[in-house]
Amino acid sequence: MKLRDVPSACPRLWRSLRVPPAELRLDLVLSSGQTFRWWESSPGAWTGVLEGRVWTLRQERDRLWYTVYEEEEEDGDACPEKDGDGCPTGAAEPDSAEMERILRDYFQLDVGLPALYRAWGAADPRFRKVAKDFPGVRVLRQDPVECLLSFICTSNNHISRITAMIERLCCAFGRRLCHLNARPIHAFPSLSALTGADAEARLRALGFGYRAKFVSGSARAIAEGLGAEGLCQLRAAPYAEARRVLCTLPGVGTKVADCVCLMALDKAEAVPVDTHVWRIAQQRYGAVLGGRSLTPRAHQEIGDFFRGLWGPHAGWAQAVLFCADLRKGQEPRSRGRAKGCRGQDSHRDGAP
DNA sequence: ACAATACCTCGTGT
DNA sequence: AACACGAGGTATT
Repeated sequence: MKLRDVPSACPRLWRSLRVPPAELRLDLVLSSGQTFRWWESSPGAWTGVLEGRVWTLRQERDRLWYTVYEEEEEDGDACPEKDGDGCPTGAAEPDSAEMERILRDYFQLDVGLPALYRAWGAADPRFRKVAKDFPGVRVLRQDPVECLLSFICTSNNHISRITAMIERLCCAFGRRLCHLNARPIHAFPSLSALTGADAEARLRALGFGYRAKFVSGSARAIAEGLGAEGLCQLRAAPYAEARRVLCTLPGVGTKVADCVCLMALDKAEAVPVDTHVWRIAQQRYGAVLGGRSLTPRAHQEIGDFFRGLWGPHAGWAQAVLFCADLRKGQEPRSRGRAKGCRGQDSHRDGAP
């Protein structure tokens, strides 16, 4: 199948919904390390997998455009009829009401961002200053299993490598959904795909290092315990309870648990504290918290500090600052965060 | 409770 | 060219 870049080429295959820019900045949200499965397939177009389907998204002024690719047959080289414009026909067009529901849920569009920005800015001048250049940064509502297993991979790691690892994970263990410009696109693996006896060894072969045991171990623990549904039901549990349960899983500590709570389990108050946030808390906010290292107590105190500052959506506010910091570190070539911080400049184009 | 260390790999930087 | 360093942490002393 061919990648779709712009609605004008095949208007019939695209739909849109009204989303003001202040509510969403697609590029910032999809490239800021919340999720590792979207790539900029061509300038302004973002392609990825959501709810078992392959999508391309594009934002233009007040509209979010989307198109969903049809699933391919197993072996047939999927060559549907073409109409006069060379656009595929025949394939059932996706139910746009359902597609729109999925997008609204994923981007949590019912949460009004401008009002939150105003409140955070009123409480925190530093936020106001930084956020001015980064509107539209929101927290995604991700699949809990994908979010959990993905963030287990983030420990002692950097984004470019995490992205590559997740890609290999999906390629090796995930169901193939279709080809886009000859490139196979895979779903995120199901729990059961990762519970085989050889899963750990295979993950190691894929370069997961010591995380191989954590990923396979947590997949197994969930499969044999809560189940994917049980994990999802933690959305209805209190933050502390969800966090406690997550921390029992191998490879899941306070940081990863908070990431999952925030990005998959509806805990808007969860503030994932990493070395990065810790540094910001100390330098920028002059907070005197914890000791000289990131102990569990320090995690708690720093989280409480930001919750006290920003309120019940503290995790969302932190996502804005994190995103801003990530971008700031990329633009000036001169100094600052010089290391491997070019983050997700994964220019994975369509065809080789 | 806190501090120190090992843990896999793979970019970078000397 | 070989080698050290450390990166969105976690588990174990």
